[in-house]
Amino acid sequence: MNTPLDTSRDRPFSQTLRRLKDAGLRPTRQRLALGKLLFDAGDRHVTAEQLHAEAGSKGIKVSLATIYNTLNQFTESGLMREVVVAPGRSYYDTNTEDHHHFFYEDDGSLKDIPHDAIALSAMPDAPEDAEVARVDVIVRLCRAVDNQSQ
Amino acid sequence: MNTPLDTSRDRPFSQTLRRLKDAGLRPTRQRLALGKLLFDAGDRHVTAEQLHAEAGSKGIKVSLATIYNTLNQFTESGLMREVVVAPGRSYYDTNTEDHHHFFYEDDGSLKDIPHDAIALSAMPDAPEDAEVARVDVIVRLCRAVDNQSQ
DNA sequence: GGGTTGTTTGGAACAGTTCCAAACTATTGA
DNA sequence: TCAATAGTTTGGAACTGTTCCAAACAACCC
Repeated sequence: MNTPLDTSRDRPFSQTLRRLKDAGLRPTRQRLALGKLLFDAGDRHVTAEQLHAEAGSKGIKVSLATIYNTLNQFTESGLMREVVVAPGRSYYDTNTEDHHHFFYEDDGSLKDIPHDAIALSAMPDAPEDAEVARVDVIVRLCRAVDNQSQ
Repeated sequence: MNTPLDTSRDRPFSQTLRRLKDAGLRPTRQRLALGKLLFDAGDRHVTAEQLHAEAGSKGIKVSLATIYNTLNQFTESGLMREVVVAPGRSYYDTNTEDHHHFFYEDDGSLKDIPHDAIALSAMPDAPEDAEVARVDVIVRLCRAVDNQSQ
């Protein structure tokens, strides 16, 4: 009952399906399920372990190795981005636009900084024979202990 | 033959000795040697493995565990700073001033960005109940492939 | 359907870091 | 100067996060 071009009432997986196809990745059960978790809920920041736990808790059976494979493939094909904020674990971000991050040191969570809320006024020249691949700004936050002092 | 207050011709270790004392760390053979490597050569960025190799190649016998202990203690007492740029390894920086970094993705090396070469014009408000602990800017560089195109 | 190729999987392997208990060393005070 | 004490170092085991591997499996194409 859908016209062929109707995208307004996609079946559950078609958004992810499209992304996978465009990226040249086979739409397997695992990739579809993980893609749905990742892309259907707005901007997300996950570690491999977190995603694995989340999938498990929703009854999706995926091995940890596949989680790593998938996150890396998604990143390589530009569907996600890696964010380096803490030693010892990698975060993956579903927002691939040019943007920066708040990092809560207390609980290890990440939050996008609205694009227009930050700007670099002076940019250093890249040294000779090198070019800027990307600029990352990380604003590290800690829980305010006391709002009254000062 | 030195006057007690003469600091102009320090013995080899006295600069590091002073730092250790001020930080409340016992000036052991290992800490003095590592401190000398780290602080006598201007601003440095090292990983534990690198420092271990460097010490080894200079005939300083220190275990890797001690390298880690020392870098962590130096960092806790404000003598150094940790810089997070790549997943899987920690860099330690002898420059504790407020500054940012170039990171060469090709060879994993770090370089300070001159303090006045970069500036954040707009700073996002920290969310309620959190405060900014630090802002890190990392300019990721890759080797320019070709200077002629464009 | 059947062959081909790409994917998933559990477990082993790895890298970087921390932990541990025993040996050692700087410091302190008598 | 020496002994007692408290802090430090050490090798190796343990741990964490990630990658590798070969076998089983699933998607794709004709």
